[in-house]
Amino acid sequence: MNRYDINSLNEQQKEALFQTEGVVLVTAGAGSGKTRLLTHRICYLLEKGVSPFNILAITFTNKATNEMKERVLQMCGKHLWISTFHSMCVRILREKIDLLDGFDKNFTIIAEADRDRILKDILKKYNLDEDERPRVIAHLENIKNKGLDITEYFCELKKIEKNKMYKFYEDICYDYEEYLHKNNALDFDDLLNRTLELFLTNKKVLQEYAQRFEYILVDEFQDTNLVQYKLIKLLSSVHKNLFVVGDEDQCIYSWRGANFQNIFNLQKDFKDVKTFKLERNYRSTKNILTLANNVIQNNNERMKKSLWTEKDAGDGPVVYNAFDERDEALFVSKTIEELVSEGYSYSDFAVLMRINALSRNVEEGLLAYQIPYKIYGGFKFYERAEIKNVLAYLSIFVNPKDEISLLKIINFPRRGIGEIAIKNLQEEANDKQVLEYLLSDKFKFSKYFSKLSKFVETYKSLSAQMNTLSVSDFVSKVLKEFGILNEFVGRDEESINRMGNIDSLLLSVEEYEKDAENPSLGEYLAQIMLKSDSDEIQENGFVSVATIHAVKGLEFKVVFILGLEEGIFPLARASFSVSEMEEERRLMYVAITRAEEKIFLIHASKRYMYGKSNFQKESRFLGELNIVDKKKPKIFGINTKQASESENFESGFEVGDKVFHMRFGFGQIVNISDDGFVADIKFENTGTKSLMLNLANLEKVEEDE
DNA sequence: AAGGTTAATGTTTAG
DNA sequence: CATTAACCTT
Repeated sequence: MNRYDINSLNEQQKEALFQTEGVVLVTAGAGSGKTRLLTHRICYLLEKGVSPFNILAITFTNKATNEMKERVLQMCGKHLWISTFHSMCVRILREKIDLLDGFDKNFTIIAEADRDRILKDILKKYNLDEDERPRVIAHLENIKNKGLDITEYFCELKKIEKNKMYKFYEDICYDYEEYLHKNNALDFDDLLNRTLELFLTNKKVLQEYAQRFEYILVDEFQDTNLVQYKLIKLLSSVHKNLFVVGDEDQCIYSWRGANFQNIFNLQKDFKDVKTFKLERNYRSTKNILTLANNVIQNNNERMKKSLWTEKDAGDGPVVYNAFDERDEALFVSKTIEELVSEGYSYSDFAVLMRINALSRNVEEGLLAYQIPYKIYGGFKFYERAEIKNVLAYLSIFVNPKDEISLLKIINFPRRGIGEIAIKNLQEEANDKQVLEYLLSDKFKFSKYFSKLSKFVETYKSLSAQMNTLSVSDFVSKVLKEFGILNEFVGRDEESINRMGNIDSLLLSVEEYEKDAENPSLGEYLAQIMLKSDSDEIQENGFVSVATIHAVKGLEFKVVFILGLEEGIFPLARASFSVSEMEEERRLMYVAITRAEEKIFLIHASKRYMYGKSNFQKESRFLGELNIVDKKKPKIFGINTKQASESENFESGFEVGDKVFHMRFGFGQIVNISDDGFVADIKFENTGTKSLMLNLANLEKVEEDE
């Protein structure tokens, strides 16, 4: 499957592959084998004698990076520079950021939560209301996504509209930048922007990289923002061998600055761009592709293209009108169970939704049916409280200027340093960073000395050992000597959970150490900040429950799309904007094209959300799919004919009956609902479950004593 | 400074 | 409903 074999490519793919020189744009529909093309092209270049050192491949997610690395290694046994934009920039900055005034290579990468906290403090300084923050963030993101100058940006805005807040926003943006600078810290956007700045201000550095990368390949080009586009342009300025693959129909990150117009800009900025179109789909059945084509043709902002396949028609889509969210979950669970009994594996399933909030209901259903699942999207590893604290401890060793981290842990474990103490310490430190002050002789005369002397001593002693110990040994020592571990010890479930998180942190350090060429704590911290829980999506033996954003680039045999209701998918706010509605539609297109064999489209008539039960209108997208041959679901949730007629059900079971269930094993009925449908059954090994007697496959067990 | 109680508030989210 | 920030009490 992953062997290098150019003949396994189709004609269009081959043409694109052989066009190694110059700027090449491949518009590749979903499932048209673009990863295959990319990996083959890399191997082809290597075979032609290009050194792996001179190739750069950029992907959108860590998962795609890992996969491509693995495939290239498998196919041609070579390691090369394959990474996401962000990790590429980290790598460049860790080598060269010294050239930017005030920064050094031990910079801290700060998360969004940190940014929010910093902005909160700044807003307070200006006596501005908390709810100004989203507006400031919007401006800040706008500036950073486009790589603009703060002053110029607001200048332009003021020309269009008079708003006296702009002056404040401008000052706040500058304060924020200054704060990060003082802390030797970069946020995610800065990683890209500072690299761009580096290239623009240091021609020699740019030259070094542009000279090196003879061939550059970029995947998911439609989701690049302007800064990323500029970076690519600069990096390919010497050799001008740029190969980009994209599909404007799959641009689903424009709310974050992604601009699929970059596809068209490319044709303007480089003359003589060779373009190729891949429309043959290798992933899905005809029926599924028809749905995808039908829905996306409602968008105007796109180039016309239409996917086709030589695969069979396959199963038609199943539309299920669930009674409510519980019914939806039940339908999903039962369908999965049925299909598993037919031979599907759990990892063949994706349960997709527009918003994370829907995952909880499905979770309950899957849990009840004992279907192994993993939820992706939402939470990041470093966002867990314990992890955050430990990482903050580590960070102040790597980057002593990192006051954001210091303040996070200065009172953890408790040292009697509260808000006021912190303020005083900052004052005492004068214009120094607090940690620098704590380490100075002057601090001995502070009234906080007694409270913090042990902390300072431990810091000094560990700091001296940092370079002699391995990264993992150092981390263990930090955990122990600052008394962090003691904080997490306990017998309750929460403590056990926390310890588990700490364990997985240690494990990730060890894993990093094993793979890294030159392991260092600084590099470890940088890469952990770029990790997300979606990196390991589609794990063997588990159903993937995820947002559509999280499954970009993946494929599943069976796909469920939940919550196909107006207000959820498409989101309510999209109704006011044509471009946002088109993005929702692209999202729908992405969701459908994940499916290889079967697709289930579900909308509930009633949905409980945010503490309220609402009647839901079915999504406009369902209509746009133009389903001719409506297939009735074979399986129902609770919304069966019997159930909706609300007659009583005669199951033949009674309270006290011993029963056997295929999955849950032996159990005893402890209660049956008045209408006879639902039985609470206490299973020997798996606890009490509520099952529908008309549907659950229960056997009566006779007692033989 | 810590812990408990009340009130507010619900776009998506990679790196 | 469930989470989280803000507030209040000790």
